[in-house]
Amino acid sequence: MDAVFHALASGARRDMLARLSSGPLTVGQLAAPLDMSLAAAAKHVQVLERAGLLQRTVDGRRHICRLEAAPLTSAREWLAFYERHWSERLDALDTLIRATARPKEKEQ
Amino acid sequence: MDAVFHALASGARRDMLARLSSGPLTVGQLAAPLDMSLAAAAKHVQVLERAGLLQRTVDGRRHICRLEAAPLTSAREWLAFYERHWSERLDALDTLIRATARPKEKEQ
DNA sequence: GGTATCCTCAACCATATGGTTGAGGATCTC
DNA sequence: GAGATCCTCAACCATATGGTTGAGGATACC
Repeated sequence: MDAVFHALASGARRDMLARLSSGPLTVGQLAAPLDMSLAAAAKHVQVLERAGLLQRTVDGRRHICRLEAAPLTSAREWLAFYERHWSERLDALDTLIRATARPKEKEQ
Repeated sequence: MDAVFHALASGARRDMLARLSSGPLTVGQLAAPLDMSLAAAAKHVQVLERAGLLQRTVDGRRHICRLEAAPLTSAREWLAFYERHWSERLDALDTLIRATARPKEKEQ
């Protein structure tokens, strides 16, 4: 989980994942639009790979990368859980506001 | 977005958010169960605060912290988008497998 | 007023991170 | 075989991160 969130905490890496969602790309293709050296981009690919978000297959001298979205599920579930708590809390607040507002309406 | 994912990329900070989902806590209460100094835990609180995931109000000498789950929404939406791509891709693969499997059944 | 409590702040340290460059292995192309 | 291409690796550097300790400000308590 640490690894997944850490991998996502970089715009460059999220950009890579975004482009991979349209289909497999080589390391060079992933690196091209980024404003950094190939070696630096390759390190980002490694981070994604270690987080399980990217799978690599070697095809001759090219390394083909494809998105592996499975680890995103547990991350999304974690987020959804606390988001739910939050909206429940908002609902409770809403109920409270309505409950305290009603009597005042009667007073007026 | 960077800040949110970075804040979530630490077990200690996710633990803080988890306990905050049950209600407000002071910095001291957040720090207590963690195996580190108060000052170190207070730094984690700062990271959560800067990511907008935690709101602080000062009550005398105590600092009351409450969960602010709104930034989680955009993070979850980002994840859900790529998860969707992934399941669509799985569906496409499933369709492909069924399409190629049918003729073979006829051959047998 | 004196002391305990809660917390921040600053200084410091070790290590991790994110970038660079240069060298080179493996593969394709001619 | 020669050269270009794709990529990794190692070394290096600057800065960020995550922890520590010690000092101290503000507040609460007796």
